[in-house]
Amino acid sequence: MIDIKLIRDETEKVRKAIRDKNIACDLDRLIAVDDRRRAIQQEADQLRQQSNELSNQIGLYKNPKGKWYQDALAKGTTADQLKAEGDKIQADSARIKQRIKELEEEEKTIADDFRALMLTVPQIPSAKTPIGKNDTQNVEVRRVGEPRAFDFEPKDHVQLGKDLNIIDIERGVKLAGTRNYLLRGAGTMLHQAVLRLAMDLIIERGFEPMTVPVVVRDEMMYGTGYFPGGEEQAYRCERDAKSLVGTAEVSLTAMYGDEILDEAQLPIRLAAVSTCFRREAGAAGKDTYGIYRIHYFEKVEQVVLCKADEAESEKHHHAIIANAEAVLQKLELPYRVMMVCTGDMGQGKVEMYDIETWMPSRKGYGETHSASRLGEFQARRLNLRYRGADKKTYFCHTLNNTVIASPRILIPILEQYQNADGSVTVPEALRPYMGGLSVIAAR
RNA sequence: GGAGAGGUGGCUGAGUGGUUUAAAGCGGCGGUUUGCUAAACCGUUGUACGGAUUAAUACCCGUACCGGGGGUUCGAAUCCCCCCCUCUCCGCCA
Repeated sequence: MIDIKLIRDETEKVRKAIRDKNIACDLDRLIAVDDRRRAIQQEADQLRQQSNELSNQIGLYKNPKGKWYQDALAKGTTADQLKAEGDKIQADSARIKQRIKELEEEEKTIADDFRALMLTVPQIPSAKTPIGKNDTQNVEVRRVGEPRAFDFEPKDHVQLGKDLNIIDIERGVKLAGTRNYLLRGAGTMLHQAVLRLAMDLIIERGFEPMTVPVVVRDEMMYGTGYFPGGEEQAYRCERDAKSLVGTAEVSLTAMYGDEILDEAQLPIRLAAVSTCFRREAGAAGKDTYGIYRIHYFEKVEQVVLCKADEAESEKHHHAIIANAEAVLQKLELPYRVMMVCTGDMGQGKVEMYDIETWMPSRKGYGETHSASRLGEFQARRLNLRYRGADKKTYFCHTLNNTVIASPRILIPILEQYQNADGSVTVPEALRPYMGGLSVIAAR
């Protein structure tokens, strides 16, 4: 959500953002609804003021315990006279109350419209963000490491996983349907090792390790911007009005919602490993092979809540990207950093980078990380604020990025580290987490 | 899942229908005093929206807010209904 004042004052900028991001949002209607909303509020507030004044007067005439009433009696006014006067004012009051009631009814429907429309307004992308329709127009920022040249015919991760008996897709599908899998033995160890490596690195870099709920109230899904729009992508628990999160970002970002933090507490840097659940509705037929696009996975996520300051926010953005790159460098995996264009970045983002890791079987880079800077978009929805040194309240800026997501990251690891004999060398950085195991071989 | 007790400002806590703004204390902020600190004393105190006026998100005016939503009433923190949450006991359970 962005500031309605900004929408009114800088309408053209917002209009451009809607176009560039290709988002369905009726600004003219929003502004018309807001006009009406303001008019109603003004009239209703005035009438409420009158009504409050009349009520206080009636109170004087009708409250025998009151001092004013006692004084009036002492001056010789009779109880009947007081009652008659009170009744007269009450009649006036009734007329005003009737009009207030009408206004309140309209206020309610207009407020609902207003809220619904506000939720569709996009965040304005940064000036640096390339304008484009979809991911083909994302811009490469840098490339690190060289894809390996094989002197034998390499297998893909599905074949490796099967031959080494560490990934069992068939039984995963038997248990839970398409896009499910089992990891076993060294596969599970590798998966856990990667998560531990990422967690240790992010803790070392000053992030607080967290354990957070993965089933959250719908409110948090709206607050972080996944709803409205992403309902089909989430597993929803209808009976409880809750949803399974697709990322720990939701819980980490929303945890301070409805609070006013102290500026001195900021930045707050949090990291959590959690299971992520995604329905992948609308992705039918896309990336169906292997464990690239699946219904559940584990992810270490980093979240930063900072001051409402563009420069500071940008600094943290670069830092969380560097954190993710550090993990890939430890794993010695080749990757590239992409700046995501307007059409691919999503409603709430100010700026967004994806990191794509080289995956031999795809003969290309596949997305493994996504780093977003959202300005106050989520904070407004979550009512997540802080008190500045000047004692005023501001909405925080929020950022998030993957540290590592597994088993997707196992695709490049298995494929890049495979040997001619069908075994897979364990990356140096993971060996301490695997009891020193250096090679995964068929048994 | 069953029974009961609760939810009041940054915090503690009073307040069961009406005397302008929710008592009081703590904390915070400002000040006086002071070699410095502390103590004492005085003053001050939230959020959101709107209006008026602006250099201003300062000052002023109004409205709403006592977990959330509805209702009763001329008038609700207070009475009624629904929901959420917390605590206690019981049951179940990793």
